[in-house]
Amino acid sequence: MQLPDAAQAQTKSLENVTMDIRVQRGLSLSESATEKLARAIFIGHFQPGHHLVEVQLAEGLGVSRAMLREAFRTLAAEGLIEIRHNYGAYVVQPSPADIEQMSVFRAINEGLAAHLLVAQKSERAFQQLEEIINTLQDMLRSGDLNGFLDAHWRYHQLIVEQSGNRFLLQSWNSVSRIIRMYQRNTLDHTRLLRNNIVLLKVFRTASPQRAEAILRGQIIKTAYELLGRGVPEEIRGYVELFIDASGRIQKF
Amino acid sequence: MQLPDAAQAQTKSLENVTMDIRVQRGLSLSESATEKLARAIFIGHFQPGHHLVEVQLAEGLGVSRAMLREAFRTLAAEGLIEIRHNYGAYVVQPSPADIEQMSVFRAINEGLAAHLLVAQKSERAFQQLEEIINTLQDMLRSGDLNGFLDAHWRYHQLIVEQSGNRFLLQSWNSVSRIIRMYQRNTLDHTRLLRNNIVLLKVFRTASPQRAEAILRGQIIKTAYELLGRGVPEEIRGYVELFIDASGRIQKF
DNA sequence: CGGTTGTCGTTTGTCGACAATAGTGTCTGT
DNA sequence: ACAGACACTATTGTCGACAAACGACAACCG
Repeated sequence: MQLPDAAQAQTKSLENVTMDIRVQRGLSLSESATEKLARAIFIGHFQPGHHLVEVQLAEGLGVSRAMLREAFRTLAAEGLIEIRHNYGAYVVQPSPADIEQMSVFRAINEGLAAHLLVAQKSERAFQQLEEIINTLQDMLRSGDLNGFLDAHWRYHQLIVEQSGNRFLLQSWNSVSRIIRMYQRNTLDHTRLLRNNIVLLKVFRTASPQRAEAILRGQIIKTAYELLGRGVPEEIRGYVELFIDASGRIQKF
Repeated sequence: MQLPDAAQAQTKSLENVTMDIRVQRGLSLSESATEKLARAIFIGHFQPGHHLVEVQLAEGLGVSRAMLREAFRTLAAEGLIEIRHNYGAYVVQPSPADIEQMSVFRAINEGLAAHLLVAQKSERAFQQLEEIINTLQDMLRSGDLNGFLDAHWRYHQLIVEQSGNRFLLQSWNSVSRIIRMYQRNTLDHTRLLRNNIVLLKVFRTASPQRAEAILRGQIIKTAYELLGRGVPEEIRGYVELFIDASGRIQKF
């Protein structure tokens, strides 16, 4: 039996993306479907607002609808898709206001992570950050801008990871995944790199409070820059410090 | 055919708890199962570590296993249960370290909420908080301590709700639900009430920064009190201010 | 006697089938 | 021409059945 064209396209191109990531670990089919689908959404294979039709997708992922629907529930709880009763599952389409809220949320929590990280003074963690900075420099030199962004986000994820707080990590992950996906524009890469270098120095030398304030301020300021507006009055208090275009730490 | 005793007990007693909360809204079966099960866990019908056997539970909730499994996925993503492959779904059993991490997470985020709330200066929101304080007083007078705790948590949830940040609310909800469930011991009720009264006054009169610092410090200090240890060095910086036993605001 | 292997019952994993729903186009009577 | 009833189709909602995995206990063999 022939599938309609759209379905076939969806099915075929999905295969590239989704080599079987199961087997290796003891993942259930629905869990591997969750990962595959998350990845497919993440790399932009499905646009925001896209209707995820169950039969097509199940076919494409090589699982039954039941397993796919379990994956839907997980992804919905993580905020990546939205399930509307009797209407279907749709890729989320965050509004600028959503991105704003997520960015503030991210800033506060990543700030907390920095605080905890610095308080630990774990040279091991700092070294890992340093390695990523090396990677960032390589990527920039070789012009691999996607790789650069991957490493950039990995850098910030590492901060949260090393804070040692699982719950912090979990919510940071789900929120920043979405920010990254839908905040398509970004600062110029050279500046991102410099900021991360400055941050690492701050982590190594400054107090937990100061490290927190700088990272928090930096994230908020950047977020509003990308949103194309100024930092609103209500949260001005969170931006006491930030890293300016020349890499210096400024008072707001 | 007869069910084994344990199964029957589980099934029957569940019926009391779970009057059909569907119908009213346009909820799917799996969503209503999610709510019912969450509620059953919340009220302690299933102990931490309890094995949620699918057939028994599906029977008890009046849904098929497929719907129940979808509910499992949602609850697992929210952190209320844990699904182990080929082994089953279990009610989470957070360690004291987990409670500690969640409490810190909660404190920071509820602090953010207070900041945003106070910056808005919405008299409407303050009135709602005031109403809950009245309820708290009623509950205390009539000796309804469960009702008191419900209202207490509702008070804090309202702070987060009124902050206007959905993502904040969502993660606050899932974390504090678990804290509340497993942090069984609590401060004496009179003190809780006084703290909330002081908080409202702070919200009405103090700056966002100060309101944030007080709420944050209060939550962290209380959490460690209940955990039976002092506030550790790494997060001492988050407890500049707190409300002491006589209702005064103290420097740490 | 100890350890290995086989068998069986319980529980989870997965699937395909059928029912319900919503949207769409068509027919009909005025 | 148009409103309303009606059937048709695409899609989601729900379920029961079967397969696979696991744990417990018995049978077997050294």
